[in-house]
Amino acid sequence: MRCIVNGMLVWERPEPPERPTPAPLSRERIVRAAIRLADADGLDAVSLRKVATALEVGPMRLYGYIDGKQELLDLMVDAVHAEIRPSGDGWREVLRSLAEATRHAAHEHEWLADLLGGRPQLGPNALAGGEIVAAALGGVDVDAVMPVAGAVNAYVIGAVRREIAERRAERATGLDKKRWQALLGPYLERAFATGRYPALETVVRDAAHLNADETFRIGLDCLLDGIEARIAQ
Amino acid sequence: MRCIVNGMLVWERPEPPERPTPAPLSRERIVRAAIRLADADGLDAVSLRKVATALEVGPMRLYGYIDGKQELLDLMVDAVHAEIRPSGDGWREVLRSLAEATRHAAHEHEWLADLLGGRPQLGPNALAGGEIVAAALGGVDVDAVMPVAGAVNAYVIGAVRREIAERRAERATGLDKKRWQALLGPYLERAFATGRYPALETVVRDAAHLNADETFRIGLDCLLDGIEARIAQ
DNA sequence: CCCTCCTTCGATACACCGTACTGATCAATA
DNA sequence: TATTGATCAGTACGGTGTATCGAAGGAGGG
Repeated sequence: MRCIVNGMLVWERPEPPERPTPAPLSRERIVRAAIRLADADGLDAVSLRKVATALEVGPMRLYGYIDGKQELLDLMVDAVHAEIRPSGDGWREVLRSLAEATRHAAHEHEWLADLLGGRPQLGPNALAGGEIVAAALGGVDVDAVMPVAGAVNAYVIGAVRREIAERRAERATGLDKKRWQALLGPYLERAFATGRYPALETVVRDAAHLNADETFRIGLDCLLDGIEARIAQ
Repeated sequence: MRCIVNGMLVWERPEPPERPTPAPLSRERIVRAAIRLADADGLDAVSLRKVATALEVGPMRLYGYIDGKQELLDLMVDAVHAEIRPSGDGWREVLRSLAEATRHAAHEHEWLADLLGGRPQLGPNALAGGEIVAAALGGVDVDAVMPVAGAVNAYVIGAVRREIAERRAERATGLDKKRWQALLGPYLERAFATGRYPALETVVRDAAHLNADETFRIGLDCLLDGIEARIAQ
């Protein structure tokens, strides 16, 4: 029974089925693979199966490290939070830096826009960012810190989502900006032709079209101005 | 060939398969059914199949009215926009009303938070809302209208998403607020115990916990204050 | 030292999704 | 009336997240 199995000596007995060297796995490797997929082909391209395949592993292996797809998405977001390190002197600069850094991260990882604000951010990297902000706001009334930081965060979430949504819509039309305007233009033209949106029409026609950077900064400045006025009192 | 098919006289030939009275369909009926599903069980419960089943119709019937699931979602959002009619005297009141109405709509249709800001809103109801805002901002510099309205919109999107996300997280824990704090509390406790978030810790510990209404209003007021200052100049 | 039990793990399988395809049906035309 | 063309909707495909369960490996007792 030790040297003979099924009546075959070792020599004729086939080797065990060549266990394919269980690929070493870790939460970090999984998240990195998922982010790579999302960066390349968008969030829809992130499926547990594709991630597992990229790591040369069966789908269910992942469940040893994460408890479902949602947790993977949470980990992805927190991983990006590691790249968002607000800095600067004084609360205003720190908040502005937080906003710009978040926007920058979303430019590099467009899928972030789909996830921003979708769940409470409690990962270590998000908390670390919160710590920096809280420290920078140390000088102001303790009761004002949360609502103020929350307001900036809210603005950033919405502004980034809008911006990315618009960028994607442009890209979906044709690949250049000309096509987009060539398609949206006529649509709005027809909408305006109904005469139901006169004020909107004059705004769209007569207003200078600001680029995304300026638009983002103007809104942010307004918010920070308002916060400053409130905090100063 | 007229009265005899397959060698069977009418008398023995079965009736045609009792076409189940093709249910009358319309984009509106489809959207209403989808919204009903989403209100009841969240956005994940909205599938073309479930919508079709609710309307007693095959899944592919829907494709005569919409071009895919994304268009259905767009229609759902625009349908809710019909309930968001900003009103009031002066641009500030109109913008505040827009914000509150959007938030209110998201309270009644939580799934709206998942969609807000996800795509450009170009439906007739969204445009109608834009028209009201544009008209209310008629007095101010034309170049300022878009960035200002956009900033408020961005804030609302982010604030609403955050609020709904938090509400859902609470609900997911146990069904009451006690459970949520009982679970989040210890988690933050342990996080704080690492000593890596001292400033955050004092804020969370010492600050008064504002309710969602107040938090939303404070951020909105800050933003509107900042806008007012910028417009006045 | 061998056998058994228990735990751990991951492949299989399920229920469901969005929608491409295609066969059938109906209206209009020759 | 016969034929053609367009229109419609059911079937089926390729994919998803994950529950389930059988097999493999380690630990403990005889």
